[in-house]
Amino acid sequence: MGVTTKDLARICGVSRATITRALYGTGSIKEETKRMILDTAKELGYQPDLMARSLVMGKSRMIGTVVVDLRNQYFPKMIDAIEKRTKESSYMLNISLHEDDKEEEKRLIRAMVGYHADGLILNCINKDADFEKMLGQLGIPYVILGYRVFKNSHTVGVDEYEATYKGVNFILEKGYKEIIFVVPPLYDEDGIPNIGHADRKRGFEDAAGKSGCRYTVMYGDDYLEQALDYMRTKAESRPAFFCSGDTFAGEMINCFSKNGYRLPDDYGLMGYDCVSFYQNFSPKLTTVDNHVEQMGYEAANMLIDMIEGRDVPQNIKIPVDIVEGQTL
Amino acid sequence: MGVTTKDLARICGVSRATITRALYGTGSIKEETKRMILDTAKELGYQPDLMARSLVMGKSRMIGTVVVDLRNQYFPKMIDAIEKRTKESSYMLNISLHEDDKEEEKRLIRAMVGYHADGLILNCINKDADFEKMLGQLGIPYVILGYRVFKNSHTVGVDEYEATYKGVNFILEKGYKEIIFVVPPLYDEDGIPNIGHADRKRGFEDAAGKSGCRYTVMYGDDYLEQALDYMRTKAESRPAFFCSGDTFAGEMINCFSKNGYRLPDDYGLMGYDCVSFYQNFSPKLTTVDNHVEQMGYEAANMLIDMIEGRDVPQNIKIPVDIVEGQTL
DNA sequence: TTGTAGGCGTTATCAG
DNA sequence: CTGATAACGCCTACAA
Repeated sequence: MGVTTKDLARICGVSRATITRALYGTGSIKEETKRMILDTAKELGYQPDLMARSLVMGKSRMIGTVVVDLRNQYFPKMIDAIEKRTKESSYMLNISLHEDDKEEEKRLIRAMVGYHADGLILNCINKDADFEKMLGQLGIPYVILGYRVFKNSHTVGVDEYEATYKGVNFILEKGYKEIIFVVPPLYDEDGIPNIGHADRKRGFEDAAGKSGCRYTVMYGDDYLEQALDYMRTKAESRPAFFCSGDTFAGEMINCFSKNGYRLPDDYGLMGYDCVSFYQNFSPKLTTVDNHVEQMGYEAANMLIDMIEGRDVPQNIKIPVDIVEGQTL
Repeated sequence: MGVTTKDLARICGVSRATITRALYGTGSIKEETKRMILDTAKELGYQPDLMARSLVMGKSRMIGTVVVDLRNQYFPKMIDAIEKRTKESSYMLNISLHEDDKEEEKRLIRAMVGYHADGLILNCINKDADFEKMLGQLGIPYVILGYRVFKNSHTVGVDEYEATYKGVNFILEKGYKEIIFVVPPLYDEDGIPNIGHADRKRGFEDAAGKSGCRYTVMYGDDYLEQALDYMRTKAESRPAFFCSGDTFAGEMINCFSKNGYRLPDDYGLMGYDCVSFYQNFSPKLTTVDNHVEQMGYEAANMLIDMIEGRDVPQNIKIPVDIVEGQTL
């Protein structure tokens, strides 16, 4: 690859050890030779081979992150924040995408270890014991994003239960007497529960049940039809729909508006995720802000602490906030 | 770091060379010892050290990409596509973000080279001759995204000129008699022109000028006020606004709707970029689809061809399309 | 079929 | 202050 210390040594007429001393100020060296070496290094455009360095140091100052994809704003926002934190400590961030493929996720994690990543930030879709064991054997620290998948892993996430609990109470305070919670399927194709949405649902049911209001939960891909049907045949008062994701909420606005239902006169709507997009659009969506940037930042922070040998809590919960828009 | 070939050699009672032969099928080896070695390798969870391998091979099967950030959907979409292509040839993609910081961009590029990236995909903000020289000295191939910054670099982009030209004609066909082109500043703070937007503007002016319609260009951060002012005092007919970016178009819809202007009865609107978001929302935005996924895919494809020593064209232009929505 | 030796570019240790 | 020498984990001759 380009110029090496060996080349420099030959050209400057000194040993490789002296070159190192000049470049990194370790040990003592004559000011004159140092200057000479630095000058020629600069002139020849010497760039250290970070791989070779990592090989001998056992550290790479590289942090790996493996997430599903960048399709909606969730991970892009989070990664921007992770990036900010890693940059502060001059780590390089290596992002890769598993595209919802479990084997690919494992491959990527192994590759990251193979490239000597000092630590990993993961959005893992594998949830079985084998995978947990694999993580444990990695030999480097890792932080899981979102919610607690494994008891013994470090996690940064939001308290989904509390979040929906809060959300329901916010809706009730606005005077609504019936609430429909809209969630995607609670189980993946392979029957493993989607912990996040399941927690949200529990929070919803507990809060709604406790209040004595009328409530129901709506699952499935045809939720738009279900929701329309609800409006036409089941609603007793002006209902509020609480969508477990801003994207669903966006689709509902669209669909309902086409069917002549006006917001917030005919129904109320609350989202979840606070995807910036819907915040710039009118009507501005009332939603649960789960502070993805903060999550990313804290995850990176936690990981760096672990890499550098500092004590960290095992779990960090990011508190959520309700962002009031014009849809309730 | 975990188990090495050295460990395996010791445990299996053979030399390191034999281990390599067993693992990668080079040279001949007794079936029995091979099986034995593979079994213990699996049992002990041997993972090759990719850095060490890269060091000796001079190739890393890693492609680096340096882009500004992941804030809007432009780069996330493109990166998803890049990722798809790199995965097809089993390269690992290393994404990093320069956050609009010129020095950081250089640092990251150097770091990628330091990590033995086999090639780079860049969204570069540095545009001076020094930077071009630096790129030339990298020793690895690279592809620039967007538009042709440097004559001698390989580029994948869209023909911005033709795109706006097409856009204008589309607007005219809809019967509009006056068109306002809305662009961000054409020069960066340091006085270097933003080539993409400049090309778009030229395309706009040429097409509009040729048609003999009434037209003007609107710059600056206060474009919303300028646009409102135009509506109130200057418009002679129902004008069409052609925004050099869907985001601007989104903001215009919002602002105009608050001021009582209805779409498309009071004005027409055309965007640029085809950010999916606006495509799911109503009114669906009529916009120029510059096919960012295709751009990403082609860029990765071109780079891989270069890495693997195949001939490639120096420039690839992705054709644009007009996506008809409900705003014209 | 297998083992030995050398090198990739770096850093660390120990002599000189 | 400086120079050998060894090591990190891997691969590729070449020799046995």
